[in-house]
Amino acid sequence: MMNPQWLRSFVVLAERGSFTRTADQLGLTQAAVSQHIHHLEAQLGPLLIRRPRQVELTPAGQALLGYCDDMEQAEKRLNLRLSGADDRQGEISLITPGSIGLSLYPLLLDLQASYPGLSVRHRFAPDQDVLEGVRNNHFELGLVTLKPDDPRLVACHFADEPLDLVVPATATVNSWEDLESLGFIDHPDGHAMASRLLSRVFPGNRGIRSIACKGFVNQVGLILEPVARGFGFSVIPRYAREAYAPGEAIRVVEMGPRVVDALWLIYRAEWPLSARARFVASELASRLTGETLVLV
Amino acid sequence: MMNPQWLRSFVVLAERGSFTRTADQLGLTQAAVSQHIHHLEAQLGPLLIRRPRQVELTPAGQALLGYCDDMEQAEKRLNLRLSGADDRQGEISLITPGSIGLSLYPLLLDLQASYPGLSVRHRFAPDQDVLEGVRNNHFELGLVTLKPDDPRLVACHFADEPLDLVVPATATVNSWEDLESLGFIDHPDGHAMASRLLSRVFPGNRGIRSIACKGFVNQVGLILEPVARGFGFSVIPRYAREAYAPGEAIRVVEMGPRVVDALWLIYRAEWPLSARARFVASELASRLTGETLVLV
DNA sequence: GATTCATCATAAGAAAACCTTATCAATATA
DNA sequence: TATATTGATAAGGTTTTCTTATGATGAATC
Repeated sequence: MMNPQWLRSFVVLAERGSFTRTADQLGLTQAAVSQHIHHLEAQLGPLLIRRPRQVELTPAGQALLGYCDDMEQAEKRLNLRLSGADDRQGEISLITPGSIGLSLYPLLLDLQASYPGLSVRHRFAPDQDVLEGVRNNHFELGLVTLKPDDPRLVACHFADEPLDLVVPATATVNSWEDLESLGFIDHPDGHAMASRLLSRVFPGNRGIRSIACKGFVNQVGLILEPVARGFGFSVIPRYAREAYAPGEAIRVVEMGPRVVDALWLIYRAEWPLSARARFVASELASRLTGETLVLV
Repeated sequence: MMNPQWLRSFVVLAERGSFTRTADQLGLTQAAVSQHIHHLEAQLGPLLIRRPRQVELTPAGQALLGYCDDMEQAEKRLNLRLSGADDRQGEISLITPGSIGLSLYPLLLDLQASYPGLSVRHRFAPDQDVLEGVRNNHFELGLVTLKPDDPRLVACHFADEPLDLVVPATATVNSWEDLESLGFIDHPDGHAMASRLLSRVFPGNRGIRSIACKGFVNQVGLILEPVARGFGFSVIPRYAREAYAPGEAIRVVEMGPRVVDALWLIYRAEWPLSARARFVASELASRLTGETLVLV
């Protein structure tokens, strides 16, 4: 087992050619340097020829010098990885619900165009899978709509996600009965969102389950097409609507109190968030909401 | 400065997931392993999360594991280089006089064809340059015609190089005067070789300098052409002649005592000759002379 | 809920490793 | 020949690493 101090002595000795000068440079005594080389030669055979003017490396000495260089390079790579000094390079792993994920998608593409060293692994999943993915260390960053109470996770307020009731442009909606006549266009988060918004707009209503389901699409970006064609209404996040609105054939119903979903950015609490993840999370928040993200 | 024993404990711990099992495997106590990890974390920050069933690596822990793998690979490369286990791979550096160099050239090409991992750096030079080249560690192997008396060099008898007096096929040579009538075709080692052979065949002759020089070629392989054309005679090593004899237009004069130059293989005495150099030197000797090379 | 077991952290002391000081041998220089 | 320089080596002081013993915590079992 080669002691790092021995190797350091060897490298400086190879460079300066004298035990005495090596000892001076390292702040040790000549005897210590002599012992270091003795230990190395005991393990590896003759490493240098002692000459009156300067030591000369044997081929084995040259091989060891090459090894020391390999070690130095490996250590530099390690330090770079640990320091996160370069926060615009490396992999970003992110897992989000589909609604906000769609809104972030073009922003992530813009970031990648600006910083080619970044590589983004982004997955759409419901809240539960987001929690698991971050907890199991498969993704460094996650977004959820409910703040988790888990000591292993940090949760920072990322953005507010207002919900919109969208109906066909030609529809008139003033009562619960109007919605029943239209019918509901569902999506994976459809029921949850509709329940939250409609219980505020129409208190005491019969529930979203009493409205006929006129369609289901598992991609939030495609849900506005059936609405525009008059097949029914839906409830989706405003960011999703703004990102993919087809144009004039839909309308947003502004009735009753505002309903806003808070979005929480989560990551593992037991170790520091990487510098690149910090950078990207901040950029996304500020490009989405214009506000500054406050990380723990 | 990271102690190699700390890193070893870390690698085994990452693999087995438990301090106690790691200690068992390494033949240490659990307390020692705990201290090793403590030292590493003091320098690098949290490397693992202690769980009741198994430790979990942080990203920093994973980075360190990558570094340990780099170290292991570097060490393997070093050991391979030091052991010379693979003696059919790597560079062969050889410096020889032109005459024997030409004989060896096709043999070296054959070896390279058989062992593509070998790379041959071969230079032709007079004896004095051969000695310098080996002594200065620019070439690992050298061939000389005079055994050196230098404690830094090992000299092994490599081969005997008989000298041939070659004349045009139509020439009649029985006396010194016949040689004077022909004239001498010279080459870089021409005078030395001619002196040695002719002082034996014609004792008391007037010396090679009394014979008109009819030509000079600094490549031994080309010297037989002017001889074949009848321009003069020359003295060259038999191996060179055999390697490049053009055919019927020259003749070897067999007169008087045999003159044989001994060839010495030299290399540096202060460290072991590399395994590949041993292998190649043995192959060359046996392919050239049919005899087994005896290395010190 | 109480008890037992397994596991890791930590304190203290023993053992090992590393360093310094002092001396000697070899070589080069004046 | 005398002196200076340099590296090796012995002996002892200092630091690091290891072991032994103990305590804290969490999980499993009764």
